[in-house]
Amino acid sequence: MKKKRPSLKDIAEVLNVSTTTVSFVLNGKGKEKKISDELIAKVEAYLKEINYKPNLVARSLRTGSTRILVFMVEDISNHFFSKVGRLIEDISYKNDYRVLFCSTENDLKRTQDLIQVFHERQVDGFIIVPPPGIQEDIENLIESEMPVILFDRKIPEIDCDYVIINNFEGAKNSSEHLIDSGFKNIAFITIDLDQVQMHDREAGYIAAMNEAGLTPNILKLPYNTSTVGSSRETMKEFINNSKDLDAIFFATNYLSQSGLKGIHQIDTQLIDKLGIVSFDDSGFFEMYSPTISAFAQPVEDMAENLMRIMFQKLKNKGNAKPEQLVLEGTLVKRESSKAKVV
Amino acid sequence: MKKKRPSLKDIAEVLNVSTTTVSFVLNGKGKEKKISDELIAKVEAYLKEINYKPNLVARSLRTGSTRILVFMVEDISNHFFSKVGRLIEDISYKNDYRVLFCSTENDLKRTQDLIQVFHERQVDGFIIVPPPGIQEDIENLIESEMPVILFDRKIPEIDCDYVIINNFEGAKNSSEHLIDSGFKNIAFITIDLDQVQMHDREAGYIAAMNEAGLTPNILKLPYNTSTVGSSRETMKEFINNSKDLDAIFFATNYLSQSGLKGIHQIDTQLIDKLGIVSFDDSGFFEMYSPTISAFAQPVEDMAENLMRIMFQKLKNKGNAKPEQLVLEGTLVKRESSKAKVV
DNA sequence: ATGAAAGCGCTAACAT
DNA sequence: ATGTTAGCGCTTTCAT
Repeated sequence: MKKKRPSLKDIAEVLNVSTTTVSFVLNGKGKEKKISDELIAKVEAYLKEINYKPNLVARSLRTGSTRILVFMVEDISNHFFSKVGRLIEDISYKNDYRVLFCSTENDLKRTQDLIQVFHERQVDGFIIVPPPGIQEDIENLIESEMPVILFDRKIPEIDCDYVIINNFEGAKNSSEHLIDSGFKNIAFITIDLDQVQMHDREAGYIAAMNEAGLTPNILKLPYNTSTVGSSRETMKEFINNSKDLDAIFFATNYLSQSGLKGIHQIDTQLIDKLGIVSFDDSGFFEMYSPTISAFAQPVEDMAENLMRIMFQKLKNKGNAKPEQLVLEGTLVKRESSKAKVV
Repeated sequence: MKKKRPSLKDIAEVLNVSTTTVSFVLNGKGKEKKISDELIAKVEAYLKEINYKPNLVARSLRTGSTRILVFMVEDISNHFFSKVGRLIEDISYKNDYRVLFCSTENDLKRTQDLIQVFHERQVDGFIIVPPPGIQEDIENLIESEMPVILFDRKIPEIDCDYVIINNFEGAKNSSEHLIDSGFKNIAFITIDLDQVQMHDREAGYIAAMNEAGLTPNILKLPYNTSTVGSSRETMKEFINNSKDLDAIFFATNYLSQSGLKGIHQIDTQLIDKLGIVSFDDSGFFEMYSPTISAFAQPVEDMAENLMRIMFQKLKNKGNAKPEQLVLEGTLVKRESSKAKVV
């Protein structure tokens, strides 16, 4: 009744060969180890016959490698992260690595927990979008020789590998695009989060406004996942109170989505009077009416670089000095930022 | 330089105790195994001091259990699946299980591969939304005593545990709601997929239409993730050619999303003339303008039942006859299905 | 060309 | 109350 899964030893016994032989054949090292063709054939036939599945836990214990990578982002259902994730998965797959996805929700406790879980389970590397406060845990990870690459945002205090984009330029370009479309009272709606990428986006917006001789108008929402509704109310108030407001630049795609909902709630027609650009693209933006312009990050480029660095670290066993990449994104112009006909 | 992670043995040596003692303390069995309080304290202090992290790969090899569950759905970024996933994760966490999420994309090859990967890695159980053709692999899994629960859809040929909803009733209710709102020419847009849940939704729609003396009007799109664009063109043609069409009932939330985009492309105002209901809710629907009505599945209920059954199977080591649950959903009425003022 | 055997880090039955 | 030790299933060095 209890059909325990056959082990290498069981197979060796049945075939009257040693476990060594079976192991070599299993790992395709038969030729290399000069095992006779007929024996190889015999073993392979049997492995296939019983549909043998090696116990990878045992293999990992022995080899010290799980061939598992972890991709830990703020929210894997976010268009940007899932897109990069998918690309990373493909590249990993071709190199015989699997990748595990998880969402930190930008929550420190949760992230620490995830890092711990995967570290204990001996994964081979981490790609992490670091939430605030995670610095020490990241340092510990690196300390213990674990390959770690930061993504989307860096931690200035740590000198480690990262792949990010030029947030300042992206925000500046986006703002300038709205200005070029003739908008004058452009607001910037962002999150009150002490992280570099947010500061840079804000700075980019302010720079563009100043250069154009326009007055910045900024709303900083408290960062708190649990009160999405209340922050939308704040947005609505802000929009209502901003005199002559004619355009909004949102600092993230989820802010835009919440904002669009708020705009719709204020007045069904309001969206047609406002210029909108969002930082970070989203599948939603193409579908919305009007379609929403967005500053898109170079996902393929990011994924490729991330994996190039990762494989390098996996080989070099953690010497080599950190690679720190700052890539450029592209502004995708859609209906929402077109000049309004007066 | 190379700071190998300390093992239980290393710790035992440093403290001049046996590995057993350390192991017992580590696993909180100190009291139970009558280890003196002072020794327990001493060991615990040291474990904390060096920030010891046990090698869970070794533990799993020894115990035969990884305390990992896999939640394998069509697309984890889909609102419905991610919501259930999150609930499952919470419940698992409280019971000291971790859950790994992955997307099958309803692709047979990919799913087989994922099953194999996780099976080899000795996960403790699977919750699977089965893609077409996966029957045999599921049977093998169950055969090998792996706890498996089907979710969202069943495979009629296999007598195993599953948790699904009453698709027929859900589709019938949704259709009736449109009929009650005064719509007469209600189309049903679905996927041409030979799976029970799709057949049931179609049947529910047809039943409602027939009972109301209305004529069904069905569009079946080919199932093929790679040609989303072309299927939208088909939808647009269908909508244009359906004389006097005044409402659409979409069979899935992603069809709705694509459909809404198509409707927007045909004519910006068209959406205001059509009644819309979608099967499966989505965060998008609350945000769209107008907000979209949807037949929502009882996510909490599903998650709780899924985990109740899973834990039971984990304990019983696979005897017990299969539990087969069919739950009811709820129609969430929003703007899109309101009677149109003429 | 093939096999014996050590050992990865942990748990737990058994011994003392 | 604490220690000794046998494995879990696999890889790989060394021996033959």
